[in-house]
Amino acid sequence: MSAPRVRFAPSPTGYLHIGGVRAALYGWLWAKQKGGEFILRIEDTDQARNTEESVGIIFESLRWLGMDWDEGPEVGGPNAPYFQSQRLELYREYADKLIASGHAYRCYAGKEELAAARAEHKLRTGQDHGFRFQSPWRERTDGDATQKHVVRFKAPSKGVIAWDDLVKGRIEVDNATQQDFVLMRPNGLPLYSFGCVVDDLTMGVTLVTRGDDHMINTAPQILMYRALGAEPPQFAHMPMVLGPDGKKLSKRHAAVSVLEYRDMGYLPDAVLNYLVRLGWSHGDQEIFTRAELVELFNWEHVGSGSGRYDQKKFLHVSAEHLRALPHDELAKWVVPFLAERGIEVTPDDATLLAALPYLTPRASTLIELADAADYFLRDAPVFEDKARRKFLIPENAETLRELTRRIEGASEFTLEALEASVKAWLEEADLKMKQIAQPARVAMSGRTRSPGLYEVMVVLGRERTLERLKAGAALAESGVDLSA
RNA sequence: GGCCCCAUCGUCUAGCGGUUAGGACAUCGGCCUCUCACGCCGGUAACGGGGGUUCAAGUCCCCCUGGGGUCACCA
Repeated sequence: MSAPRVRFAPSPTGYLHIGGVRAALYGWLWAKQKGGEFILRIEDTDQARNTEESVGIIFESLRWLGMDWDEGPEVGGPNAPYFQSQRLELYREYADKLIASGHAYRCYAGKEELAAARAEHKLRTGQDHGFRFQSPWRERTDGDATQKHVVRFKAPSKGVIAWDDLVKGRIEVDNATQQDFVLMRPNGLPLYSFGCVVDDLTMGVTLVTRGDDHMINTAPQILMYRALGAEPPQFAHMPMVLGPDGKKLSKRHAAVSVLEYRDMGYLPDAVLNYLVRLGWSHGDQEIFTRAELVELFNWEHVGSGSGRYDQKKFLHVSAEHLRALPHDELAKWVVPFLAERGIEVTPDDATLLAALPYLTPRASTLIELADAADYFLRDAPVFEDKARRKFLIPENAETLRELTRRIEGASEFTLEALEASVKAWLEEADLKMKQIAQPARVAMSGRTRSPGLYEVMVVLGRERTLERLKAGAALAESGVDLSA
């Protein structure tokens, strides 16, 4: 098999859905692995729903995910243009071909006529669904092509259409279930299914990957390919991602837009990992780098059942990727999230870099990471009210002062030296670590939860550690009741 | 309702005729411990039901049940 040409054809209707991306992702991985091409095409033939802004969102989403396209908008390619709205001439041409060859016909039945037929169907059957329009124009050729009309495909009613789906196996659909679907609207815009076929055909697409909610479109499309005298591409219909309740994943279940995940502090590689692993497996391996995904992906291990979105697992995958990332790189990712909380630092900030090793085991997202880094990077910690009231109290003032003296007296400012110094004091004074840890922690971080005491000290450095301990002691002594 | 797809722990899954049915997340114990995490050790937990085929079925076939999708001049 020659190198695959895979396309992703989202429609610009708002945001890029994580489920749609997943289907595209498998195609992207496949193209990468096989040295093929990944083609981006914008399906903007629904004037009522498309917005220009959405097109930008698609680009931004894919770029953030690192899913680069070999052909498509902005990068160009031999099959330009890549917006359906700019390929109208082509659809017209192919529709005419089908009419000329007797595979399609002009139908002058208006919407009113259709609605009437539909109403009649409901009256007769008592059902809304299952309506199939029998156009009176099917066998007529006496219509006036200058008059308003749609182009309908003359669907066969006998026979079976079948294909070997890369994930579902052999699928057969009885032609008796087909109807004369519309190819072209009166305004000259094609319908999705037709535009899709014309584009895939003219662009030389060899593999179509999509959610299995599109499976219903495949048989009609194969019919169109055949009518056009062409061989259909391969199809891969992936099971969709469902919400935790088993329904189609939607906004009420979870964030569904790619950019939301960016904003929530996920790493793109983590998103890729989670999405791919949800429905595909490689033995017991759970965590994959991007390169591994490209190398290992195969269709055989794409599961055929739909998967449910699991936020907890996603967070776990995110955490794993956070921890696996070299700290200098990780720093680049956190900086924008720090800026969001008013902390302006550069990725080479020494304090940030020093803190990261102690922070990553405690964070699952970049937002959590930024939060955990907060007090290291401010001039003074922002005290949690409860923490301050519980631990920075008069009876802890002396403890903090003595701790300050011991830290000042440490031979070096290293984890070992600091620990030795504090241990010696505890022994002398017959104190337990428990008794001093929380007051010290709150004094230095403003919080009751942080990395180890000595770790915090080392990251802060001698000056700032002493400064904070002294300030904490003073605060404790003043015994100010903040709740008053 | 018609058509299409699907079915192993709560969730994602491994399994491709012979397994004490494995892993991960979650969950529950315990260890570690200056807090919170991380880490480590251990536990609970699954083949939807019924028929076949076979010496042998989670694995193959059929039916049922259940779930999902889709039935547009949307994509």
